[in-house]
Amino acid sequence: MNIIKVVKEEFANYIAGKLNVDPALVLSNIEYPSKENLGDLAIPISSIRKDRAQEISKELEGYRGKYIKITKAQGIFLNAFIDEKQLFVDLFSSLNDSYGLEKTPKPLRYLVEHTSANPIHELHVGHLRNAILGDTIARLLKARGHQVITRFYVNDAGRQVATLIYGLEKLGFPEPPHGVKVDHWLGNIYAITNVLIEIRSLQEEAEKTKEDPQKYREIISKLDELVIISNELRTKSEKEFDILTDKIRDSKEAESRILEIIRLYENNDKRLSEIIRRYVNLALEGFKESLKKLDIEYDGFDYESDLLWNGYVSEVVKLILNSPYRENYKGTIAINISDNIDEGVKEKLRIPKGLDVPPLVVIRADSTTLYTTRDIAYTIYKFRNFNVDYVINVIAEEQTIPQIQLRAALYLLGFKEYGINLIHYSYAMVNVQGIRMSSRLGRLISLDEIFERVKSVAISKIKEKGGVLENVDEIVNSALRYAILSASASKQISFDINRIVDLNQNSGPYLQYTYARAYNILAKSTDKLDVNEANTDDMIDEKRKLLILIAKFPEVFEYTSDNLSPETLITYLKSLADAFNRWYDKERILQEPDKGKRIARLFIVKGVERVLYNSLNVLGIKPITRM
RNA sequence: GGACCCGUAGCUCAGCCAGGAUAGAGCGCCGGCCUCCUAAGCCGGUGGUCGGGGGUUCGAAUCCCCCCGGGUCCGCCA
Repeated sequence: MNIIKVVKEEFANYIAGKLNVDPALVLSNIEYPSKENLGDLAIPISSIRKDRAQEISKELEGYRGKYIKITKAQGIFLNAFIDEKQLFVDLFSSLNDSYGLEKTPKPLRYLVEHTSANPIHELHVGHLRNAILGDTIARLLKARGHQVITRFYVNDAGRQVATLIYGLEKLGFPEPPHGVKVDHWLGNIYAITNVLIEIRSLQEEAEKTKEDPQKYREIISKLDELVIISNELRTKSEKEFDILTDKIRDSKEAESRILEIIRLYENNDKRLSEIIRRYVNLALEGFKESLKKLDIEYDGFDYESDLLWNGYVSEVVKLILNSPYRENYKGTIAINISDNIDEGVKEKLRIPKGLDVPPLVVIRADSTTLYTTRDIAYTIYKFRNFNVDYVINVIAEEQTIPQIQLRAALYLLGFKEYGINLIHYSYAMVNVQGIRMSSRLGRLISLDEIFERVKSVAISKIKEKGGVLENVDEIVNSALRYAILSASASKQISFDINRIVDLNQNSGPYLQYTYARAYNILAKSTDKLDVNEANTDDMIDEKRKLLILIAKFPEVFEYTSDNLSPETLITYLKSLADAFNRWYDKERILQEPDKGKRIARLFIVKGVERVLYNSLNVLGIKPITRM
């Protein structure tokens, strides 16, 4: 039950009746006062009546109803004070285990695709943000009563995997060594292969430009940089590095073999496909292991290569070739978007008015397809195969234009609904202080490394406090999730490990700690919680504040999940935990001698415990009872 | 050149979409609190021309316009 909504409605109906206006208009203007002593609900009367706002506000003073004990005027505002006794009784007599997780009146089917890292190297901090956001919005939608499917798209048909396979081929397709995580091992081989090919290509170029001293110098300085990087890489995998240095001698040879690998794999060459799948799956196993620590799992993995093999892509190609919107563009086949969608369609597809959408090249001059072509096929597959209403792609903001082109292409190819119902959940970059990350060069901060660093700090903190070590992974998980989720997705965040490691009052562990406090009070209590036995006479100060905060939770949850804005829930939980901890320090609960008062206090604890339990779960954070 | 995101306290961020009361938190810094339900806590202090300028409004951090700064994109890469 969303009780605060009922209270607001009472307030709105009173005002609407008095002023003879639409109650819905009044309701939409109700807000919470900026200062507690002003009241619990407020409405600026001037938002309804421009003239005489102050006088009218004065005239509306003195109302008393079921949930509102008094209304008071304050300038143009009319403030309402909630009857805490009535609120207490009605809130806690209906409080159940799933309190606050209001089900949507309109359940829909969603597919959330997230993370989708290339299976060529370990996950890094950018993937961390993607995975946490994706997992959380899936949890939010599920908790809201929608059907949700999560997928991970495996980009195995592109150049990057082929480069990795090229390197592995030169190494004789080795078995992964013991003692090193397989995705890290593959990441090294990929980086070495890449860097060596680049070095060879630069060396060849240098030979040719010897007569042009300026160009020559430029190339040499680039080469120097790569040599430094390659030395770093050698320290990580000496044996592989030396073999590859010996075997990769010619960039042309590498280039043509990589293209051949791509072609063979696209055509499902039996021998090569088996090999590639085996290594790709090894990388995925590494991903799963990393993400398992964050309690992130997928309903399934979709391979780009499958879309090529099972004809989905060629079907799309056929559609494009027959489309009236196709055009020849610099020797390629493209979809002309800007000439074929008007303002109305742009709005439907959420394309900025002033943006001139570039043509989408779908077939290269050499008649091979591009990533986006396969993405069109994949999107159709997602909608059709899983029979969903909406597809949410959690993808970095750099991909905004390709995502727009994708929606427009679907629309123009006759999949209007798919184009409209494809949502790009965009997030900004993660900067890591002092380090420029490059997966191509093997320079990145891995998710595993971050996890372990936070973990070692958490362990020393637990030891210092004399706490229990059993929940340390859950504590690390909450620290990471909180750090990512407390900032809006659209904001660039600078990832500072030292701040995440500081498990202070603005952190996931703080919320877990508060939960543990509340839980243990309830666990130690022997009282039977009966609303009729609660004495609400001292429902004042922090207790009253907590009561109202608990009552607001359903509204906060609805907003958070309908707007997919986890930061709203985080901000609310922080203020709930703050209020609880202030109260906890000031007043005893279990030691309160008056049974009625004690029971009333226990109800407040119960409310806080439930709200924290349910919201932490929705955020993917484990509510733990001991720290 | 164009499009999008961001700019709020020394640092990291809420608040902006749906305008409303003296702009909030955490960290940092200074000073206190454990014979008492978990001190990852509590109490007090410190700190802001809400990037700048104009406009709309009774009222602007919030809406509109211009400008400045940071980031991203505008590939026959993925």
